[in-house]
Amino acid sequence: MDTHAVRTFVAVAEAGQFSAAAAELDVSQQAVSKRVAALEKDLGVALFVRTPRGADLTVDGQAFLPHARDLLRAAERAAASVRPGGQALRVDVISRRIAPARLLADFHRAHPGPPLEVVRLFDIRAAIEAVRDGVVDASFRAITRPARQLPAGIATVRVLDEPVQLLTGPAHPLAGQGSLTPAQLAGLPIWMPALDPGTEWTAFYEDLAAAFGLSLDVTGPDFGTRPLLDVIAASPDLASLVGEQTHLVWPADWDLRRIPLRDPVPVYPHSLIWRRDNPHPALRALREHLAANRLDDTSQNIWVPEWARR
Amino acid sequence: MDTHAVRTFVAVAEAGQFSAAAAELDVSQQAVSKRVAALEKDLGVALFVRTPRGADLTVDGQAFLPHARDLLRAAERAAASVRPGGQALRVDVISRRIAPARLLADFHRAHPGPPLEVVRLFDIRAAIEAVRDGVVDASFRAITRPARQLPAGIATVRVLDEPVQLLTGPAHPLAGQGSLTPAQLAGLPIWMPALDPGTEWTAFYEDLAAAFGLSLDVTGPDFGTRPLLDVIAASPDLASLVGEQTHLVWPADWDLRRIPLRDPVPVYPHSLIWRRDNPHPALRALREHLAANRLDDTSQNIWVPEWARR
DNA sequence: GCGCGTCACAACGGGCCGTTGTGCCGCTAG
DNA sequence: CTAGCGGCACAACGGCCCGTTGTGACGCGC
Repeated sequence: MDTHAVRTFVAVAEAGQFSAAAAELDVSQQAVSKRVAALEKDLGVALFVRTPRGADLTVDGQAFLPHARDLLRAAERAAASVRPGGQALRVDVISRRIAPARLLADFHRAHPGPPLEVVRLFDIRAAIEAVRDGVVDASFRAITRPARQLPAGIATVRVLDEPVQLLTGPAHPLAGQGSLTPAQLAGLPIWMPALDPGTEWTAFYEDLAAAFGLSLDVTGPDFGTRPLLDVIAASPDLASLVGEQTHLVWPADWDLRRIPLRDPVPVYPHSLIWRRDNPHPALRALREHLAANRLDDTSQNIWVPEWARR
Repeated sequence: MDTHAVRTFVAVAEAGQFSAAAAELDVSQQAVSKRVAALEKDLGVALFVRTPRGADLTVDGQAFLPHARDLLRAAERAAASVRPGGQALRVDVISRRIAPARLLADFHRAHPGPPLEVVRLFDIRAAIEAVRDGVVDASFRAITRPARQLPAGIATVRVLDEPVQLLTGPAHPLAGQGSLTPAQLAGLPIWMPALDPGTEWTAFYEDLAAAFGLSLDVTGPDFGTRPLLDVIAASPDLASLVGEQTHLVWPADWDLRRIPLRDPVPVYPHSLIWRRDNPHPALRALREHLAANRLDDTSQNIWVPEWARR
């Protein structure tokens, strides 16, 4: 089934006859006849009853018609999604399961109008280039360099400080703790196999480990979150670190624990990055939405890497 | 853009490399390469960055992917809508803008699960044949013959008595009336150009006209409701008849009037028709929904054609 | 440096697609 | 009754697109 045939079918259904549809589509009547015949053969049912005055939809044709229109709309949306200068707002996030993705989902609920396209770039460097080049409209990242080292015209604002938590299985010695200080984790093996070297998030966790003497273990390939959770759940000594808002699901009997850290609270500093001269209306709406919905607990004693201190 | 290319794109995106996708689709790697290249050319953007270890989605590719999946789902639904023995419930109605269509919309809201397909057949005769042959699962029609003349195995139940109203423009002599009796309409020109001869709804209006001495005018071709409303709105003497629940919209300044009829209330008797041995679960649900939601005012003095009296 | 795995380019054959030409059918006017 | 007309389908033909096989370029790892 291809969109040509479906478009032809819709044209015939609307025109009520093959030849008028052919004129509208600027092909011969015979071509329309063949396209429709091919579609009917493909679907295995007759879509029209041919009459001396045109063509009427069969019951199957009537049932198919709205779905055919859906299909064409979907094709149009798909094409529009990559059309240069498209109206969708493209935003880069580190991961679809962590806090910025939630902020975006909130924003989309609050402003359902403009289409939103969420993409993933490799790291802060790629994100800044993409924003500069207009490939994406905005990016949620942790900024590792001072503002003066950013390309001209690029603006950033810290939008969310997300607390980091310890993730353990039930057999881990710290599993029963209601909360912990980062200092209590000194020497503890922390397994984070998904850390790509050179990225800003790896820099964050490396700095965190260095500041509090954690033993960061990045060995092993990244097979995704599910195998990671599997290992953590079963291990009596391995633990991991996750953002407080990171969306994780696991079978109930794995019994994983998320333990908050306090005094200080290590927070991952998410910033929004955008180009000042980007006129996209939804970008302004996004910035206003984020500004209006900031809910950091500034009373807390927090820790961020040295590069994120002002 | 055809579904083959889109399906290939999704396969490559999921597999992460062209050759694996080729194996999965059971075509050569070169064919996959060409399909993707053609799609990229068609869209005007690169969807993948080719690497020595496979292919990574570009930002455009990431944006396109969910729309591509939508497109394939739409294609699948479209194909399923005409698959013999499909799970959708097919129901015939006289018109999409009158009462039974509303009943169906209510039912669909109450039972969003099973897909519903609304089709239009010509008249009660075609509807009974379609129900008998399994082409549709049910039909909303006025039954013009006694039950014993129906084919064996066909069941019917009266589900809605819909009052008929007078429709006039503001200049019509009766425009100011709050309600009227059918007898008051005697001799009045009633224009209903959409009445196809031989159909059960034409029989209804002809019987109504004969019973109360209306002057039914069916001249002129049917150009649709909009031109009809246009003429009625501007005419100082033409009026028309419409079902109480018929969905009509017109520009505010046309100022059309819908005038209820009383003593007796002429009602159009909608029945549901189905085949007793049709095992479709949604058909049972529909019948139960209709039985539970009957709201006829039996206290009223109603009029129906002779063939609809029990 | 060599082998391996990746994807792209080239050449070829078949089939599908659209075109023109033609036939059949039902309606309608004379 | 017949001729004309408007509607769609079938047939033949040419071009092009599609998929295949064969080959090359490129990066990585042993």
